[in-house]
Amino acid sequence: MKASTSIPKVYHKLFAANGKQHWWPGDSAFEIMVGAVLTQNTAWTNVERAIANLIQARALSPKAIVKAHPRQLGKWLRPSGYFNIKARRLKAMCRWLIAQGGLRKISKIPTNELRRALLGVRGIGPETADDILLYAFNRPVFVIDAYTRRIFSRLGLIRGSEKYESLRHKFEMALEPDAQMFNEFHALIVVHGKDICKKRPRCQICVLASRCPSSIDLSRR
DNA sequence: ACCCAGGGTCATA
DNA sequence: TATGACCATGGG
Repeated sequence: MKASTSIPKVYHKLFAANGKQHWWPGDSAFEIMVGAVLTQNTAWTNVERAIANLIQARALSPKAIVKAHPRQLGKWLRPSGYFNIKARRLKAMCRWLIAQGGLRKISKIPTNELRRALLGVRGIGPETADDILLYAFNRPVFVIDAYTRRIFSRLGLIRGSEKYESLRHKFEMALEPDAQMFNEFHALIVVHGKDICKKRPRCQICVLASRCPSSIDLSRR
């Protein structure tokens, strides 16, 4: 299929169709960081419950999470799935955060250096690191997720099997480095991505409609 | 009863 | 370098 669109055009179309998304849900940078770990391969509704448990237990702070017993932390995280692994990941992230001198200090670290530091924390991979950079620290970093691959490979703009860094570079080169815009774009991609079925290359219904029925048509203009 | 969700790590070839 | 198993709950 021929690409009759482009990365910036997709953004403008998604924004025109869906408007502002008001992301990331979370009242503080730290809550956003916690959410970024908890939402790994997990529906956000489940993450909200886990975060609500932490808040109710007054445990939504680096110190409280570091001090919590793994069993207790796992109990609070249970609704978000993978609770044993995520308990360890949150502890690792909080230990790192405290060792760095807290959010105030961390927020002054240059983006590339901060990215490398985040990737050094056990349980923080490329996407989680970029979620944190973009949504918690307002850095102009483009987040690549499964929906990004799905949507843009269907549009013929990427293959979809590229490595994470390769795709991130491609998107960042195609756009102005505007954190607010990257924020909206990724949010729109996730919201729109939910309307697109996962079946490859296309399910029968999508073939007949020449696109996924419940999604807007991003392929033309 | 399946499939999927706002991934990452580790072992294996 | 590139797949596959594993982690685990909750909604459709």
